[in-house]
Amino acid sequence: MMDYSYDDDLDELCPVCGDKVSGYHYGLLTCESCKGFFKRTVQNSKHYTCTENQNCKIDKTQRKRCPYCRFQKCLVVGMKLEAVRADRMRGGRNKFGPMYKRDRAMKQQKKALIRANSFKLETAQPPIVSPVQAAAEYGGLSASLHGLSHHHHQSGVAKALPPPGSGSSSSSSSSSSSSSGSGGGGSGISSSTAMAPVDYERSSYGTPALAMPVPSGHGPLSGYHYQPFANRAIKSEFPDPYAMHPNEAAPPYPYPEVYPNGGSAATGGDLPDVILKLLQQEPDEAQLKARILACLQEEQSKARHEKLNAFGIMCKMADQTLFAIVEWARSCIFFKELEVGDQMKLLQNCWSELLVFDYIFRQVHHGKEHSILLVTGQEVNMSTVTMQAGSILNNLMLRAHQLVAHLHSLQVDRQEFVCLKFLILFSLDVKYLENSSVVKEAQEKAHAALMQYTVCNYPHTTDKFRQLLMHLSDIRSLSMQAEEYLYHKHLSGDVPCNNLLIEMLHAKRS
DNA sequence: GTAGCCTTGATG
DNA sequence: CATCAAGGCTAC
Repeated sequence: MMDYSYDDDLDELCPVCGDKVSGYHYGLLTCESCKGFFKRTVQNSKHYTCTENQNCKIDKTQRKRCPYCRFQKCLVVGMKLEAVRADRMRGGRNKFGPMYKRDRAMKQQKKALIRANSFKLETAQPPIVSPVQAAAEYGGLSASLHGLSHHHHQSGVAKALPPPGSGSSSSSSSSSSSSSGSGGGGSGISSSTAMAPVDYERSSYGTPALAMPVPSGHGPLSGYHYQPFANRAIKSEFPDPYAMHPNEAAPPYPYPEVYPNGGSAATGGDLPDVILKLLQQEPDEAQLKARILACLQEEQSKARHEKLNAFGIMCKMADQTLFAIVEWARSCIFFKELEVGDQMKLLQNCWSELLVFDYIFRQVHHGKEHSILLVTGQEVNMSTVTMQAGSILNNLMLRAHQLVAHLHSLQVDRQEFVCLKFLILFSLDVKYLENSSVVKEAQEKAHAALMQYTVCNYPHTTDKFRQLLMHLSDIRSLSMQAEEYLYHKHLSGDVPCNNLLIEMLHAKRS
């Protein structure tokens, strides 16, 4: 992943297509062809469409294949629309000049550091962050799975304990972040995060959401402030939506033989065993809400990164949600039978899907088209998001909300939700598991349970089962795109460092 | 439409 | 005057 090779600057690769870099163009180092492509696209306000799933791989040999995805990628990696001149004036300099200079300086510094300090970069970037304390708090996936580190605060013991070496082989190089003992939480990651320049300007219409201004009482982020963490959270946006019961006049189950202990009718709620167990294991929403709020507030009061913008807060929120997801998985039937190594592989495979799914389901229950509901219980206006987000993120949000709409009209209930979540966790895509039979069994059980449940409780929604499963692939594709986005945001230094989010992001790429 | 090479012109 | 990122040109 991170290869900082020899020579000065000439070894850089174009972040869009991997071709040789020819200099700074529209905000960053790119190759000549992507420079030209970006220019043509913006100057002539071209609009492309993707014939696939809007996630085409862009490399030197295939970059011509899908201009839609190529341009998308240009934006994601941070090429600046506003660096294309409206007046077509030639020559001279623009406002990005100083930025290029700083970037060059930082790249030099980074190389020097790496040469001097081959592997130990973690404490090497004092100017912006103090990674020492940050690293001390972050246990990593392995530690979480061992039950060592919980959430950032509490658990003084956990911090001190290096995660046992187990399972680390799965994440190979990336696990440098999870396995470095006392001091090294984020290692290379934190350094790269700390270095990136952040003060780009926003363009007239949607750059990637680089510069979300700090929400501070006034300013454009109306309806989304710091203080409301305290107030708004209390307001229950979740009027116990889960209390509802499935249709009572359910016909007999068509697949009773799936359930060993006396058939499903035996269990009072008419629910398949698996679903019942999953429901019982669902985390307490209110507790979770409170915990994440507390965590974010603590983050604020520490004022460690004075400049945590809205996007940064969202990252922290997602990070904490991820911790909760890991915790949920740990207590999950079948999952707890697995070795930690396998557990890590499963989670590394599906973490983003679970996050996306968590978000989506929350919106389905929220049920308001013009606002979104955060884990913390805050409600954010859609228009606020749209204004702040920039084109890529907006595109993601749009896709997400189409999915929300579908699921809403499908009337997905909590029973189905937990089942789908479980199915995401036990994806059969994961290779090289020690104990793949457990995974297979879990998958089959959940499939059967879900089918049984939908057929029995929604006999009039023909094919609900199949439709639900189909939406899982939407979630997959959405989460892939989101990962891609997040990764590039990470590379440009916009994601707060030292978190589980970043560890996961790296795990799959090694 | 693509991409390599060319020209331009503010900046230091 | 050198630099170098912007736009322009043109063979493919």
